[in-house]
Amino acid sequence: MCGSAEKIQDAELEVMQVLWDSPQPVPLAELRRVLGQQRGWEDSTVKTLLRRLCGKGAVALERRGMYRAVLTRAEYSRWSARRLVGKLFDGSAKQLVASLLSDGQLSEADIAELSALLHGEDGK
Amino acid sequence: MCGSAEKIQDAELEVMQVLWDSPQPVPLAELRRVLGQQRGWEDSTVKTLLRRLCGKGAVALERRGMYRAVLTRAEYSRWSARRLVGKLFDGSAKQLVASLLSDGQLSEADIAELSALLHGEDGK
DNA sequence: CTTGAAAGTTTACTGTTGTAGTCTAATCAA
DNA sequence: TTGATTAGACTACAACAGTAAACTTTCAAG
Repeated sequence: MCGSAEKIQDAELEVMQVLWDSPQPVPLAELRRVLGQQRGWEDSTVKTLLRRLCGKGAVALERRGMYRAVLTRAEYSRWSARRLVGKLFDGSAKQLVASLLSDGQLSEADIAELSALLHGEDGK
Repeated sequence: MCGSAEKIQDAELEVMQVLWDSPQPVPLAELRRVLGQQRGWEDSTVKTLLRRLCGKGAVALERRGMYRAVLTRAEYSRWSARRLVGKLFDGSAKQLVASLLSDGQLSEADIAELSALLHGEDGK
């Protein structure tokens, strides 16, 4: 069903990040506190974003005042990576990796670890 | 100066793709033809998008009726990859690659080629 | 020159996103 | 039971994005 994965907007993503940073459902008060501090958002802004995210099925109201991420960071990240590859790397993830590499985004240590992953060590 | 890289919207990106697909400046008539066919856009839509892209400095009017991409696909792709990494992979390109891998986005052949790249063969 | 087509410019309209006020319903303490 | 606090729902509004019509300028052909 998640095929329809509605796009998460920038502001909404900020809310998801907070939810993702906690293994437990997060109380509204906490969201308000963190986002108010980090982004200077008013109470109603946070509530509006939560409402929109619930509408998109990315967040669920666990119980009164407790919100939980339905869409996981891993899912969304994977989906975003695929979309980027499709849009800008001609559908080739390899090209994306090559770009990261030539852009100096991978340190020597990263390369070493990735080499291991690419070979034996099952990446999952 | 391109530091201010204004964000390219989805519709605008379609236009860029056509420009990127040609090494030469592209005549408006051609853009209209391709985008009219691919997206069903009216003449004025294409013109509006071109104007907005010119405003963002991503496209230039080479001469009457001839448009040229100023922002290159490589530049924009690189920038987008960095942004994705920053937003969803904790700033670690390595994590993005690991995600692609565990998501099965890299074929055996891709992995072989990347291994070569990661080692000796300069990725540029 | 005049005119007509193509290019360029202005204006427009709807839906979405960022941000937030307000009103109502639920809850908790006294 | 009532009053205060908090959560949820509804409304708002400007900026931007997607889409396009209408108007104006330019240029080449006749």
